[in-house]
Amino acid sequence: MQDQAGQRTDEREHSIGELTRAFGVTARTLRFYEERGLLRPRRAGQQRLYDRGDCTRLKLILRGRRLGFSLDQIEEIVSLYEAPQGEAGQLQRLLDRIAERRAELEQKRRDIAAVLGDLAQVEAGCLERLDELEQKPADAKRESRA
Amino acid sequence: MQDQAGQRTDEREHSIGELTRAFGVTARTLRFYEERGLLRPRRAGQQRLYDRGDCTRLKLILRGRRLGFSLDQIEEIVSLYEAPQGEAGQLQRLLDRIAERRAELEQKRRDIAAVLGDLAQVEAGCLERLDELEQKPADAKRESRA
DNA sequence: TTTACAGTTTACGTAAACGTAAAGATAAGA
DNA sequence: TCTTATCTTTACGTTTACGTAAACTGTAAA
Repeated sequence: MQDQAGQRTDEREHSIGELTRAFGVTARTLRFYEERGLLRPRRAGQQRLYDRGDCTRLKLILRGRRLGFSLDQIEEIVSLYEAPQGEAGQLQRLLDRIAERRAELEQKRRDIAAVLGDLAQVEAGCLERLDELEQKPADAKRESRA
Repeated sequence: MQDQAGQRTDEREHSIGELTRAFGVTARTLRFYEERGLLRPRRAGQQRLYDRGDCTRLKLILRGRRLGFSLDQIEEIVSLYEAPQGEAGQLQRLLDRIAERRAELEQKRRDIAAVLGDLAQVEAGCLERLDELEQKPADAKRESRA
C-alpha cells in the first residue's frame, strides 16, 4: 500500500490542476486563497504542491464558504483548528471564540430549520392543489373546449 | 385590542426608520431591496409604509442572507412562497425548485454539523490542556522563576 | 525542433451588496 | 414661523471574491 516514494497513494501531493478538478474551484481561487494566507502549499521550483493538510484546509474553507462566512471569518475559524496550544489565558480566549462561532452556527441551524419547514408547507400546498386538479381533469378539458 | 384605525396594533404599518431599528438594517438596505424587487411597501405620498407582509418578507430575506444565499437565490426562495397557484405543469416545476432548494439547505446542514463537530473537538482539546495546566500551577511558577 | 500543455506572475476588470454624501421635501414640535 | 427630525431621490464610492487577459517558463510528446 505504498508507492515508489514510500507514501500512501492518498497522501500524494497534488498539482494545482488536480486540486481544481477535485474540488471544483479555479486555479485563480486557489492562488487567491494563498495570497490571503488561507493556504500555504509548498513549492517545487515555481510550482505549487498541495499535500493532505492543504486539502483538509481547503475542504474547511469551502465548507465555510457554502455557509456564507466571509474569508475573514473563515480564516478565524480555520485558525481555531491550529491553535490549541498556549497558556491558560490564551486557551480561555480560544474557548470564548469557539463559543461565539458556535452561536453563529446554531443561529444558522435555526434558520435552516425554519426555511425547510416553510418549504415543506409550500410543498404540501402544491401537492394538495395537484390532487384537486387530478380529480377533475376530463371535466376541465371539456370546459376549456366549450 | 383594536386601535383607532380599527386594526390590531401589531398590524400597524411602519416607517422605514422603525424597520431599521426593528431589524437592524439600514434604510439604504431596505431601499436597495425594494429596487431589487424584494420588497414592495406601499406609499403614503413619497414615504414608504411597510405592513405586516413586508415585515414577513424582510424576515425571510434576512434569514436567507444569514445562510449565505445571494439576493438572486433569496428572490427565488421568497417567490416560492407566493406562487402556489397555476396548472399542473407549473406546480410540478415548483415542486422541482423546492426539491433543489431543499438539497442546498441539507448540504448546509451537513456543513454545520461538521463544523460544530470540529469545534467540539477543538474545545475538548482546550479543556484537556487547561486541566493539565491546573494540575501543576505552583510548580510551573517556581520553574519560571528559576 | 516545434507544438502543446500546465503552470507562473502581474495587473486590470467585474458583479454583488451595499455605504456615503449631496440636495431637497415634509411633517411635528417649540 | 423656525427648527429639528425623518424622509426622499440621485449618484458616485467601496469591499469582497474572485474573473480574465497578457506575457512568460518549463516539461513532454510528435
